[in-house]
Amino acid sequence: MPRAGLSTTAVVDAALAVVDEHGAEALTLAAVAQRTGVATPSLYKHVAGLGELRTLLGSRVLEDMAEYFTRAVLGRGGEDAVRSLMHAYRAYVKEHPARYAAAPLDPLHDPALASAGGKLMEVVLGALRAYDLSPSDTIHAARCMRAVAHGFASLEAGGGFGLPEDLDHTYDQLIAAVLGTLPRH
Amino acid sequence: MPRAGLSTTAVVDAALAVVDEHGAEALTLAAVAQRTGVATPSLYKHVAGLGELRTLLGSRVLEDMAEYFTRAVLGRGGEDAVRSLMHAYRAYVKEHPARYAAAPLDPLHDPALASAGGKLMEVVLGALRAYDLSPSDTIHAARCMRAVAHGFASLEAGGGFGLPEDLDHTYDQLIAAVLGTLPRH
DNA sequence: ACGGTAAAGCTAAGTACATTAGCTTTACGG
DNA sequence: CCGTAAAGCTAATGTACTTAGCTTTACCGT
Repeated sequence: MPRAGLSTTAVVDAALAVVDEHGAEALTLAAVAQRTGVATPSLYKHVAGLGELRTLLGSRVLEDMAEYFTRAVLGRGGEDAVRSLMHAYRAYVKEHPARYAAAPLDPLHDPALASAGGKLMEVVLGALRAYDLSPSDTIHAARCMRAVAHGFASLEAGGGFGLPEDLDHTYDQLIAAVLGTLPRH
Repeated sequence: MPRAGLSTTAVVDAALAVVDEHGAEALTLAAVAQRTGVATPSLYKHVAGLGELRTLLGSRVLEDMAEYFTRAVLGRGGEDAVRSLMHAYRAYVKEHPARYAAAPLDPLHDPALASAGGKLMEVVLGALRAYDLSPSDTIHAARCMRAVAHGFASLEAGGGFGLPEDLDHTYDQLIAAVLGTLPRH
């Protein structure tokens, strides 16, 4: 019996693929084992259990989001950066809805997720840098952006907008509302 | 062996209690059966399975929300109604976080949930009535309110705001942003 | 080249849950 | 007071997570 050559990273890779293809609820050790060509208990050599796998996957997704958002904001500042970040957030969720659903909402509370969560927060704070807000005002502004982006994107991904009105228009209106709370620029 | 006198309603009642006490993930037929003093398979006499129980519970929560929001908006109009509704949304989620997590995001897509979902939407539309918006603008405004309220409240309930800045202040800022997109009043 | 060893894999077994099948008993209506 | 439909039960099956303990591979040092 030849060896599969698995690793923790490879297991998380497989988990990500399972989630992308079949949804966040479909993440089971059995599915990951099948995809990696290994018996279920063998996964325990690389991962402590389903709980840890979820955490690792969450961390992976947060890193992926941070990278994606960084690309969107790079070379932009002020209103341009805020707009671009808001659009990137929505686009990410639309491209990878299941993956997003696997991302934790409270990364800062778990040491295993704090690093990835911190990167994400830095991107948001960076997008607000040009406004020269006080530290506290920056936090409030970042929260507003996240609440709006998360709220809209998760509703959109969850099929929460049943009516046929144009969703781009609604989101533009929301972005304008957020920009309205920021100083002129 | 005396009879338990169960009914579909009583089963949903028990499910709601289980969720309130132990979280949305803890909703299992086994837990509901124990709480109602019945063997697990007996629940199938009142409910088609775990899936249907989830739907019924979701419907129940939506009705509860609609009633709660109606109380908050009653006798108010315009900005006052919008503010009150936004605060009620947040308060509901804070009071019953697990229950809210059990509510579906897309009630209009499921015939079994459309009635409860419709009531909820009517409350929101009613809060906007005084603005005399076009039907389409009303939809966009209602979506903005929901996205903001849902985004903020689910992040708050999920522990998503790690920093110590005042959350009431952030939410006031968000409400002001939403009100800013509506005509003067 | 080769032997020892740690890691990577396996099977077997235990727990929990959802679900189906089929039986028993209750409670109620005629 | 009996017949029957509904409400409950036990038993059994399938899936998933997890632990225990065994086997084998692959590599490292000599």
